[in-house]
Amino acid sequence: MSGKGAPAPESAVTRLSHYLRRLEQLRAARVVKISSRRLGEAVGCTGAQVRKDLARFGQFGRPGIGYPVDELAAALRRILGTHHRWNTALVGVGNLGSALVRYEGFKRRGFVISCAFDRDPERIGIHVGSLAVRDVSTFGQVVRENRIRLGIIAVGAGEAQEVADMMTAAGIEGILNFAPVEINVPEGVTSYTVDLAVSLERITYRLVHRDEEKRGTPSPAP
Amino acid sequence: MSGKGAPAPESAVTRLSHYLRRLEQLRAARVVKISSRRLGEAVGCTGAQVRKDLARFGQFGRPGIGYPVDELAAALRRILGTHHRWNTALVGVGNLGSALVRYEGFKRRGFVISCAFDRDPERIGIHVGSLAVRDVSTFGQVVRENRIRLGIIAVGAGEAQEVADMMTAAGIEGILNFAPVEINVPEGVTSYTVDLAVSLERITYRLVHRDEEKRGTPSPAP
DNA sequence: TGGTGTGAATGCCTTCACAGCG
DNA sequence: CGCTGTGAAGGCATTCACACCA
Repeated sequence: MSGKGAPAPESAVTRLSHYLRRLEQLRAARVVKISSRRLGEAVGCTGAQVRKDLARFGQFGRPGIGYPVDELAAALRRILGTHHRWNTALVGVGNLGSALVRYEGFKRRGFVISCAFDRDPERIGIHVGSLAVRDVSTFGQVVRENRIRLGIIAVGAGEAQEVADMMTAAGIEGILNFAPVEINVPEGVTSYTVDLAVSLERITYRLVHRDEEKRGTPSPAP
Repeated sequence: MSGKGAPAPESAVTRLSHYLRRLEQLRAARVVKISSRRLGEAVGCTGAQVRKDLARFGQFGRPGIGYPVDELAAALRRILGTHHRWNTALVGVGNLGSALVRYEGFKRRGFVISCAFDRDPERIGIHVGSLAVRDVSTFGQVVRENRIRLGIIAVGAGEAQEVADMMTAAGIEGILNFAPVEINVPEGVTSYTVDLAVSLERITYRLVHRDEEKRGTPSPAP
């Protein structure tokens, strides 16, 4: 894999995912090679950026030719760790949780939610897709038996830290958190929080400040 | 609002959201003031970062005292544009779409999904929560009548661009896209893509590379 | 000519450090 | 003494520009 000492910045890792997504589209369209510039255009960055990002991990391109779509996709899957399947445990089978269980986009990228948990007795035992909801008290046992390394938190803000603690105690190494609070995890565990409302606020911020620029005044409530 | 010419970087805007979220928790706990250092700790950055971010928009703190929780929260809501309610139109009432319609986290932050659309005749007319799903062909009309400025895309990758085009044609100014493709929008429209699989890949990247550091070798498939 | 890989340069964000106020 | 606001310094990511290859 020929990595270069320096760790990749978070933004670069995100771009690698985008490159891979684009490469998979190209592969489906039977495209066999692509230049850094066109790959960059498709994901919204420059060609130089693409080359720098990839060069960090090895030599994948050929001067005068470009990058081989298939090989580069395979390399990116190895780099991102998605060249094999990841079994994942989800806690919190409410609206969002059950939608995530049924979400097809995870499977296509190699992520399989292989067990789902809740603490509400009314939910335990019901099926979401083909998956039976289990009692959260069995979490540690199930995770260890199946050697699951990834967890998804889809409970409310109030219970998120508690669930995170339970996950790390059970040996989970990576946590994707959909609760709108920052969670604390021990050294060695990776967590990432997706706050859907924050995503919308990033947009409204731009709208409001675009308006201000145009009109030279803060926007009143409509 | 006393902005300073320079536009806030995306990362700073995201932190503003996090500050606000934390301030609302503090307010619920009847805390009336907070120092930049402790606010930073709660969201994972330094005190200096907090002060720099806030100073960009005005003077909110008092030397020797800290920041007034209530006032700062109100100021951040104005800055982010969430001091008033935002009506939002969602397209694609599948798993994810219907979960988003029912998601409580949006309402709490002032985002109300006030109409939902689909093109599948089997879905049109059904209720999701208290909202009736409408025919997507009525999108433009509904959006204009209700002066809706925000749109959420919850369709598949293949239809996302088409939906985005329809939204901008209808006058939508900001788009939150859950389809795993980058969408192109005209100048003046703000879009932001949330790809759930990418979030997981950020985590697996760290896991794989943490393993490599420890063992000095790439990880084989298990 | 078209394209990669890469040192150098640029620009931006973050951190530092401190004056000044409560 | 504690804490903010801020210029200056530092570090890091992106862009530039070019040697080199097909």
